[in-house]
Amino acid sequence: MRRYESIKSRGDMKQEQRPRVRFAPSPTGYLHVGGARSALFNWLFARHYGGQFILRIEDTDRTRYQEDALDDLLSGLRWLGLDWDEGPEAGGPYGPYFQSERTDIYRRYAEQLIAEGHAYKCFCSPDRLAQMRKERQARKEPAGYDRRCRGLTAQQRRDREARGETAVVRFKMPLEGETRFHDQIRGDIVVQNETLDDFVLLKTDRFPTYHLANVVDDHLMAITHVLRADEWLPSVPKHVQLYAAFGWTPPLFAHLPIILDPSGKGKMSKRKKLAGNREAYVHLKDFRAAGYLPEALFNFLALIGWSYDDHTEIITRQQLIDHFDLDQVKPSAAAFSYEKLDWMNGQYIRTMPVDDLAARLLPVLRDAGLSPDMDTLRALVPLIRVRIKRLPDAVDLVDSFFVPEVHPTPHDLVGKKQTVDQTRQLLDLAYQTLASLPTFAETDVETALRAVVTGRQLKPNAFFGPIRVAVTGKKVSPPLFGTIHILGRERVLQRLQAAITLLQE
RNA sequence: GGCGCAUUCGUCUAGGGGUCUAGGACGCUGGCCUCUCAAGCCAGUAACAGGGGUUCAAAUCCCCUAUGCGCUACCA
Repeated sequence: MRRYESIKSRGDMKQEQRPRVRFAPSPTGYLHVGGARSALFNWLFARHYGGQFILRIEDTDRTRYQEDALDDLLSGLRWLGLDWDEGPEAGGPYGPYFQSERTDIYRRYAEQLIAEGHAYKCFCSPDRLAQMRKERQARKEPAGYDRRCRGLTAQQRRDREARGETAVVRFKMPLEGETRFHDQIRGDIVVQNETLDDFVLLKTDRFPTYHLANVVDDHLMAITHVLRADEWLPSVPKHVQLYAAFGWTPPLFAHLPIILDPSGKGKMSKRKKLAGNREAYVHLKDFRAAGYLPEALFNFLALIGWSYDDHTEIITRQQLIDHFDLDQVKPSAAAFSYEKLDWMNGQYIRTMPVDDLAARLLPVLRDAGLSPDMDTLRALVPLIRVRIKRLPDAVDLVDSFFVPEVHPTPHDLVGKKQTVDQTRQLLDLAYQTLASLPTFAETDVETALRAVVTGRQLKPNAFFGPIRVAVTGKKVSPPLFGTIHILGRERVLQRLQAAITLLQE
């Protein structure tokens, strides 16, 4: 795999120039996990080199603007722990950080380009453009604007303006030659200018397009590195030409591999279903709601498209900051593996401090309609932590601790090779044994019940199975002795008795 | 169609010309452990897209082909 000169090797940036990078989402929808990954890489890069991570809101599309998108974005970044040094709610010396508040700036620069002969007004209607596109397609010509308005005389232009025709401002792309640039991840890229078209800079609503706004802002905000998803790569030549027209030095570019759907075919989409009819999460908030831990998702996302070495999977945030750099970013797109995320989430759940896990479980259990008390929950955590991959998995494991009674079925109660009578006798035995115990400490419970098993030469599960069902109402539960201890004498005996009664009927 | 990017186990990846009979992880399969389910441990499965070069030597460098993905808006 290629390895371009790492930024570090070009001199100690920590001394010379702190990078300024930005995440520049558009509030047209909820924060996508791919967007979150872009933000994450930018953040890691900034933190690694001690630079600034800037959040800029590219709200120049008024038709697709979504009211609650900004909140979702901000809370999503915060949930992941990606704090921004400049941007909404943080302020900063290069504001405003909402492009909708910077429209005069873009207009001014567009005027400048027109004045200097780098841009022109175009009066072509959307209808005509659509028509033109269709014809070009039919003739198998390259797509793109046919430049009809590029040759308008000053007089023609004045006439049409006088008639009140609306116009966009288009960039006057060089017709010949080539545009070359260096991508930090992909190396040198060259494209022929004849394949580039006269893209729109300013729309008829006087708002800038992405191309204009992003170039102007990156320059004005002193952005040093543009780290963004792969899908932007084809527009870099346009931006490079724009920088040239302005006489500005472009930032360094690094295009990150995009995240593909688990099948590896296409971007991640909400519409696709996973194996087992599981829902395919694509928005950050969906992962959050599904019970993934931010630190696990953070770890997982960092490792898609980037790796530290040949064996590290679980890696802390600080280690990531210490080691992250562009030279280990892979150029190829990567499929998103929900299975591996589940595994990783489980790893974090298992190693998290008990109190932390209990605290995170509390709201999840409440959402499920349970009213757990913290003491019981804390006692339960060690029993259930290795059994859950996502927070809501805990609900089924602990609900029997927080309800007054359980309702086992005779079918579950009676083991495969047992009769109803036998089962009832075993439960009775369990009742007698436990009722006579002086304490209900876990070890005492275990010692006593195991003694029964050995004494009667039973198979452990033949005895413990029915007890489990009687006491929790389920065939699958946390470890029995701990369960009995936490449930307490009163409830355990009650439930055993209830099961015995049930089997008598 | 045009333009661009990419291509190592099913998936995420290690790999910077010889140490590669290609390493790790997820998944899957089997075993151990075991009060259920898990977890853990052990073992197994499985890849350099194809073809040409360059070189004493290529997964690593170059070219072609194929395939995939992305872009092709007055969206970002």
